[in-house]
Amino acid sequence: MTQQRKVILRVLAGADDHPDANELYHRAYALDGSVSLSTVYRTLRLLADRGAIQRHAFEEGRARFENADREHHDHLIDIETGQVIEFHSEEIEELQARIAAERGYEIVRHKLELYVKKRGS
Amino acid sequence: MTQQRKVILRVLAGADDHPDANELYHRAYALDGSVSLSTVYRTLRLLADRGAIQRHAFEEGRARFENADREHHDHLIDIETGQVIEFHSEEIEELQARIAAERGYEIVRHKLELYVKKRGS
DNA sequence: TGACAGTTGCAACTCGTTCGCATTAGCCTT
DNA sequence: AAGGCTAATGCGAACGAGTTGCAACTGTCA
Ligand SMILES: [Mn+2]
Ligand SMILES: [Mn+2]
Ligand SMILES: [Zn+2]
Ligand SMILES: [Zn+2]
Repeated sequence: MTQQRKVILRVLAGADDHPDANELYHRAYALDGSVSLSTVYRTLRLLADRGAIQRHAFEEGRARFENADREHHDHLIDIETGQVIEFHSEEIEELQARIAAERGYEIVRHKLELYVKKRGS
Repeated sequence: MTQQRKVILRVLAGADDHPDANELYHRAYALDGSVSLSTVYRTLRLLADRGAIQRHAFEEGRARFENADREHHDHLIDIETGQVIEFHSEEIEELQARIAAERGYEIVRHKLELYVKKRGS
């Protein structure tokens, strides 16, 4: 457990949004100037592989991350402001499972993203 | 309407899978050696902007494309074989719309991908 | 037939992410 | 406390999908 890793973990634990690697780098660097972007990427990959954090794609180039210690939820993305809103629908989750089961499959993971705009804008 | 564009359009029209840009380039090049990868990318962007084709992300690096003249559907991706299966659930579509509406939004587009494996494998 | 806008191929570029490598830090064992 | 071994680091170079600048070319329409 190196100094850099500790700082990155602290930043991740304290994040309640969906920051990308560069944003996390800047937050970590502000706490400890010995953190490099490479190490941020390496740590993110490590944690994602272990399932400790989640990586999202959100149709822009970069990946965004969030802590995985929370309950499952999906995302609604305002395409005008970029704001990310979380939601959960047990009904949708069940329908998804049924659709997969009807075809002889089981769901390993899924991605549900609603790209939205304010009503009447 | 140049020769290259015609060939790329023909290839797209004849594709019943979800090919990426490189695959489309190879299919087009086989029909007409004067097609370049740049032009494939340019044509894909043009068509996607016009809504004539759809671009999917499917968590691997490259984008995959499909003709947009068909009805809306979502995808189930076998993570063991890579096979892409299409499905449509009006119930899920309605639940999505309701979730957005409850929060004051309307859906512009959405992404629903089920990453699955054969039951008991 | 000529002219001009739009399109092309190519190579060079971008941008997020990964990698190679020499150096350093963490941590065991004496 | 000192040494030693491994794993982790920073840096810069490399990666891969996609884009772009530019000079040459094509399609179209007068
Ligand atoms: Mn979230
Ligand atoms: Mn499809
Ligand atoms: Zn879900
Ligand atoms: Zn759908």
